[in-house]
Amino acid sequence: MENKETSSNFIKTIMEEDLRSGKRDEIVTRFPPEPNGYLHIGHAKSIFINFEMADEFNGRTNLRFDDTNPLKEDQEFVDSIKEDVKWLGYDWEELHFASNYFEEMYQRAVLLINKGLAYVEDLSIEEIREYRGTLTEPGKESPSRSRSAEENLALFERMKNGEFGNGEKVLRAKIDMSSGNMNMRDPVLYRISHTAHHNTGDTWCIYPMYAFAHPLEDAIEGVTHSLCTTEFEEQRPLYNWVVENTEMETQPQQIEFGRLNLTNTVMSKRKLKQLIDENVVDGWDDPRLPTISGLRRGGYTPEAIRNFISETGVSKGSGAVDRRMLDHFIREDLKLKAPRTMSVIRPLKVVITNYPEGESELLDAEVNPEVPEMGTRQIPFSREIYIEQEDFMEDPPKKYHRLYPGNEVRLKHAYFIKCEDFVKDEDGNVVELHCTYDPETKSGSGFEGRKVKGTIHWVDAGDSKPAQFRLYDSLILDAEEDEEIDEAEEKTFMDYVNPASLEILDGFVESNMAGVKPQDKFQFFRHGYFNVDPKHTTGESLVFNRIVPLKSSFKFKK
RNA sequence: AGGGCUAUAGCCAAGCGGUAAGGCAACGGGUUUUGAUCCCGUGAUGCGCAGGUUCGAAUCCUGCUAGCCCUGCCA
Repeated sequence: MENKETSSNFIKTIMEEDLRSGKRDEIVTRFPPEPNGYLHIGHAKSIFINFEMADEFNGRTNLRFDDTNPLKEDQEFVDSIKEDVKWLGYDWEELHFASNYFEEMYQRAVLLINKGLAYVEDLSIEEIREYRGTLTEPGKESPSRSRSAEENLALFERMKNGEFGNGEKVLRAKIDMSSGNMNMRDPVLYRISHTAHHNTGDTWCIYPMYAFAHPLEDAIEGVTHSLCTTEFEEQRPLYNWVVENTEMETQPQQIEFGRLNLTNTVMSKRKLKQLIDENVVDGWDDPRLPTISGLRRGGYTPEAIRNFISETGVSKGSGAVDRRMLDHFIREDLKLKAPRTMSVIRPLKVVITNYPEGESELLDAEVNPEVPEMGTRQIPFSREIYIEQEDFMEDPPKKYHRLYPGNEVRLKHAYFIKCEDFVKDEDGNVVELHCTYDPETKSGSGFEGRKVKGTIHWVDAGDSKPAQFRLYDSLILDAEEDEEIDEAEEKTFMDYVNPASLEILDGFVESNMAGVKPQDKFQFFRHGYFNVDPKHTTGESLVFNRIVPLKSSFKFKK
């Protein structure tokens, strides 16, 4: 597990070659989130790649907060991000804040001005946009472009000293207004923002833009391979321009990989926020969300997430991975870890008419048949039990291996029972079953007299514990997935939210579940994997989240 | 006068001139006191399309086509 090699990918190939050729003598990466929101599984991919690739070559990885925009950033997010990275199982070598480099960045900007490669812009935001041109037409040069270095220096200093209001001036790189790459049309390097910063307070009123700051941050830290997603691909020439012209000693190399997309969910911050703001979900940690906190609360494990990302690969492609692949990895991880136990989610009372009234017995049950070392537990059995409503049908289809009038099944860990009769209420719903049991068929007795087609789960009616079950399903319906709009009908992703993405039911668990703790994980027999919800579980009430159902090849024929 | 990137099975993905890995899904079959797990088996005469180079091409060349990204004082 620890030293499991990641499979071949293009980034690894580049690193190997860089080491082999002597271009680099170590691998240094960084995970550079902006502390302006919660992490999601897409970030987990970036975390995974940065840490695992460096680890592969005995390199190191820093956690660096890219906090260059005080308007959006907050301490709350630096805390949650650190927590999420640790939870995923990674330890950063060094912890940094881009904001700690503001002075150095300022000096590098001064250097560019002195070299005649940057100038203070007088144009308004609208004018800058106009002058920039379009995708198919070149831009035109600003009048400010010809200012002398001395004048630019003085102006830039006055910007820093707070002599101008927000938006009045900006520092621009002098590159090429006619470039086919929009990023090279004299990109803005510094803007004025009279805003307190979560880390630097009001020390600064000018803040560097990503395109200027990021390459400097990487170079300052000695990052060798600056890994980011493909939408930054076109920034690479600018990234290199900054590193070279600011005369940074180390020259990091930017490499872009394809974002992780998942079917049946949304990943963009805007959409996640909308779902939360409109109370479609329960907050950033709602188990239906692909946020790290949501996955965690929903019972996913770091191991499952890492294995999923690993198996999903690193490439420049931009497709969406089938959500069911994630499901596979959590099942695989929990298979040997989670104790088996029984719960009845939609209870149907069963009276075992030939079982003596007032008596009960304790039955031995293995905790995990695949892991004998996990031991056994004892479960109470008596005359009245609950079974699952869907495990009885008055008029069943072919190959229905459960209870129906006259049919016999095994109660897991207990006896064979045979359905003799059933009771309906005035609405025609089956509300109670009358069955008989065969004492000779006790579980573990080695009884071979006759076979039975099905085994169903149950809990004792008198000696069990009430519990709430939250059954989650895809947040977004199949057809449209993450599509922005269905143009013709003007639909947005909100129109494809699954109305049945959460079903809350009250049932029962084995009485021995009394001591469970938040985040404990179990496999409820024949239902799936569940964890104890950390948000709604109290001393009084037990709430279980369904992490993922068991696979099933059962299909009603009829 | 646009620029950049990507195309290998339903999905993800390896492959780097020597004759198409792997995972998910799906579908068969076996085992099973979970319709689970586990085990076994099934999928491209084919790598977006069309040409070309070569003894040999998913890999190299040319030309198309499709998809994604780029005109924030966001990152």
